[in-house]
Amino acid sequence: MATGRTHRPATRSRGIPEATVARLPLYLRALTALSERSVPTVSSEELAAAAGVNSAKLRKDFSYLGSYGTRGVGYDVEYLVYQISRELGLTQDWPVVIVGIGNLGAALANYGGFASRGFRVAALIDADPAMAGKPVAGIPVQHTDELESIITDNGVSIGVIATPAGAAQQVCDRLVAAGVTSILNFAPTVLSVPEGVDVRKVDLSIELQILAFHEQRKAGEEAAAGTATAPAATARKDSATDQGPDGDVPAVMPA
Amino acid sequence: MATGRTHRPATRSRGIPEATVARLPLYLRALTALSERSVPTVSSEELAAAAGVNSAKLRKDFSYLGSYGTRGVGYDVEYLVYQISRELGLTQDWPVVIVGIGNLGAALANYGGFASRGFRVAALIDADPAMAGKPVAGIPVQHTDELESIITDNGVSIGVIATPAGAAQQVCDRLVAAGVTSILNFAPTVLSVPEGVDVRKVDLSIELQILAFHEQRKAGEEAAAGTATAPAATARKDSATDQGPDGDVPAVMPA
DNA sequence: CAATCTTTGTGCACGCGTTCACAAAGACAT
DNA sequence: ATGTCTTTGTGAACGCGTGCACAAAGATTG
Repeated sequence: MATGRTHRPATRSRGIPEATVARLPLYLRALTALSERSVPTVSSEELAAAAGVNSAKLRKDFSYLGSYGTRGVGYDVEYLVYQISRELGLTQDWPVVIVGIGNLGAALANYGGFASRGFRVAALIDADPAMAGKPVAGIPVQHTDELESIITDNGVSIGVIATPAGAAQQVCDRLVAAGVTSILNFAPTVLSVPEGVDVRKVDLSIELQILAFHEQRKAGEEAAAGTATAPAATARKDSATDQGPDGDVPAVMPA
Repeated sequence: MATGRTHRPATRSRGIPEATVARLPLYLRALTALSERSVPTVSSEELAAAAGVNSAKLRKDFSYLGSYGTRGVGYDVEYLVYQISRELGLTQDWPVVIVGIGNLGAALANYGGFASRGFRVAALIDADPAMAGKPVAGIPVQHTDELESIITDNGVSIGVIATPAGAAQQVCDRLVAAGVTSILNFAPTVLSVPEGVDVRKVDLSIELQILAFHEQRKAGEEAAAGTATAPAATARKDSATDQGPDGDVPAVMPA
């Protein structure tokens, strides 16, 4: 994936492994879809397939949260939605600021996924004075000068950086100094932050490079093997059970 | 991080661990910066600091590529840039198509990081007939009907999906059927693909939820500990050596 | 109430990734 | 040429995450 997960040395927060935390949003999404279809209960097998993971892994993940299932039946969808939401802290309101309203920043401001789960775009901030006052996604852009007061006045603890690489560290420092303790970084730079501040990064270029590596390897194997093994590649992988997150993970990883 | 890395069961491709592959782009970026400043050589310690990783990890990563360093001196910057680029397959041209030219798709099309490293936006594709012909980032948008011929004619093997979640699987199937074997997915859905196709996903919402989890935990600890431990949080973590990728994958992780 | 069947929760083993710590290698000075 | 100093490359130990396989728990049926 394109996102990288980045945080400290994986201090197992309250007994819940980092890898499990990274999968909870995946389960939550699948459960929400079931909930909208008014499905009352779901087995670990079904839910695992919907989330694209192994069923044993899913059960172990849920075991860290508690015993929320019923043997012989499965999990109560609504109850599980609530428990995971609570565990992830989505039952409360999280005001978020986006800094750097270029193409990407504007896209993020318009992204519906933000508002859907307790996240509220409290403000859009840009260094360009010409942008000030112009509404993006219905929210007027404010100048960087206001950054500190915006953070303080709205009690913002999560900041999104979508500036050019050169400005990212400076913006990061100001966000942290103003009280932000979690940062989602889209700028292609390594951010240096004080102890206690979480940084996760999303780097599109890195994701593409990783794909290119595998693509190159595939091309090399193909050439080496000739046409002999080509037909074997037609076998369909219908089981989506071996797809990773990394959150993969992914395109997002710990900074 | 916001990206997740998702691919098959980590079949150690040609002896290079998946975790190492995910870090190579990070090293490459740091090395490129050094190269532009005409720095001739760099030690594992310095480069590790620039890339935000542990120096032992960096040396082990490089050892998988070969012995490119000189003991007592360090690594030759230019040589290492070339070796990593070659390993990642960036010495060749990778035509890429972006499907779904909404806010995010347009932002991706304008993203400079794509063109910088061997990636070339071969086409922009959207299902909206009204978009057809309109230029985005200097490239005219083409209708979905043309998808198959575009893939074939340009020899595209990497596709980027930036459509709404509902259309993602269908688009994915068509891309794969047309010959695409690597997909970067920005739609919040689990994609099902045949064996041999790599999928990496970038999910902004998931990254935010992971941050919220840690944020909530921090708030809980703070409340529990009272003001006693508050001053300790002012200790600066200048060493960026313990920042993870994966990252965190990254926000990007294996699908 | 007993038997059967389904599905959870988890003990255990395995493998990957990280980190330490040091020997080997080479540069450099004398 | 010898010795010293720096830095790489890696062997080995450790810890986390994954997946298997099964016992325990509860539903359901007769």
